[in-house]
Amino acid sequence: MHQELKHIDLFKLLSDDALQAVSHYIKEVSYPKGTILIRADKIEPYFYILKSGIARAYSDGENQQITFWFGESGSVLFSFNSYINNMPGYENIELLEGCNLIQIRLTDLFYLYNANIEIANWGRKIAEQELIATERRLIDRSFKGAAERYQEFADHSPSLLRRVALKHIASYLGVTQVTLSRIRAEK
Amino acid sequence: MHQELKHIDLFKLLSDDALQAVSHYIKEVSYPKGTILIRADKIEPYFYILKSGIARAYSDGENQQITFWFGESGSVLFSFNSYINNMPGYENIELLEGCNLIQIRLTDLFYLYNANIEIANWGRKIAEQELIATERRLIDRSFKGAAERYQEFADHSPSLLRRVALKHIASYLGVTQVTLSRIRAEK
DNA sequence: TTCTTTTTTTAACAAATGTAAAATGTGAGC
DNA sequence: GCTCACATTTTACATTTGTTAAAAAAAGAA
Repeated sequence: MHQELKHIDLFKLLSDDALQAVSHYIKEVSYPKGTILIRADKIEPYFYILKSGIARAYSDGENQQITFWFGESGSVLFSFNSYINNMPGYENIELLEGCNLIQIRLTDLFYLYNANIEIANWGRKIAEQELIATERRLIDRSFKGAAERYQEFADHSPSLLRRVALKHIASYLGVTQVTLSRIRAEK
Repeated sequence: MHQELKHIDLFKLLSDDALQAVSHYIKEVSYPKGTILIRADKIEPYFYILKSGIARAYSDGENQQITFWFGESGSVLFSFNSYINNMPGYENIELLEGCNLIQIRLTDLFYLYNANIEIANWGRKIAEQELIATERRLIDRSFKGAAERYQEFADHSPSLLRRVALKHIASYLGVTQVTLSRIRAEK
């Protein structure tokens, strides 16, 4: 198990010692396409790292569902509010393909954060990378038109474009599916 | 200095010992209204905590400036890309009022992260809180109309509404100043 | 295949927001 | 008070995007 973890980018940031410490607490799991891994109305006890497959996070509104995040191999999956505030969250996470995942219990992760300074800083960096990516997307919503956001998504994530339903990509880009269709038809 | 830090919310998360360790590396500084504290095109060597006054972070586009963040007393100010990737960033931070700030050199902060596990976890929590707030704003852009976003801003941050120019608030909410004027005129 | 369901596209119209320019308001300093 | 610079609002019009409904296309299941 320990050796296998080294193939995952996220774990390459950790030394052998830290990786050894983490490896005692993790478990590998697989779930089929369509599984709702994280539910918005629950305190979710697990943190996951995606080994293979893709997933999306979405929030439910009155008459729509907004996809605001996609995960690919190497991404971390967790309920923000469970993880950060120990409260039910606002996001659901659905597996869009059959996935292999590394699972770790949040209580164990927090134990590791408080026991091993290298792991604490590793957790810090994970949050920081997500933060910078999220802030960039927020800024792009103001600077760039929908057509440009689509083009960049297509250029930057061709694999997601192929594998994910366009309706999910539309809401990820902040437009309706009709608008996305129009954008795609233009070029 | 050590005693005084306890009055800042962020530092209440730290034990006396950790606070003592931090206090060796910090300095208090004041700058007048209009100061550009962080510049997008530079690697900025400092991390700040705002004691009093307000600030905004913005990015420059071809023919517009997007304000994407406001800081009030207790907020942390830093260049994301300097802090996280040691590269020039995309954001400028301007002081909108005269401000008192706690200043810490990034190299010292990183030293503390690697020397004191409590401080490492404190840094982790700072990033996580920013992340959850930023992601919520991104989701709100899809779920809520501009009028509703304005109303919530007004309800949640009446102090900013009073003190910040509306043109900055408009771009923070993701609309033009004309649209914001229309929204304000309606009610 | 054939049938059924879901996804994607297209169309017509409505609503929201953007752009540009002018008018008005506000505050600092003389 | 007056003037200047800047912020905000208003107006008219253009453009984008949303909404609804239906058709076409694609994907799954029997």
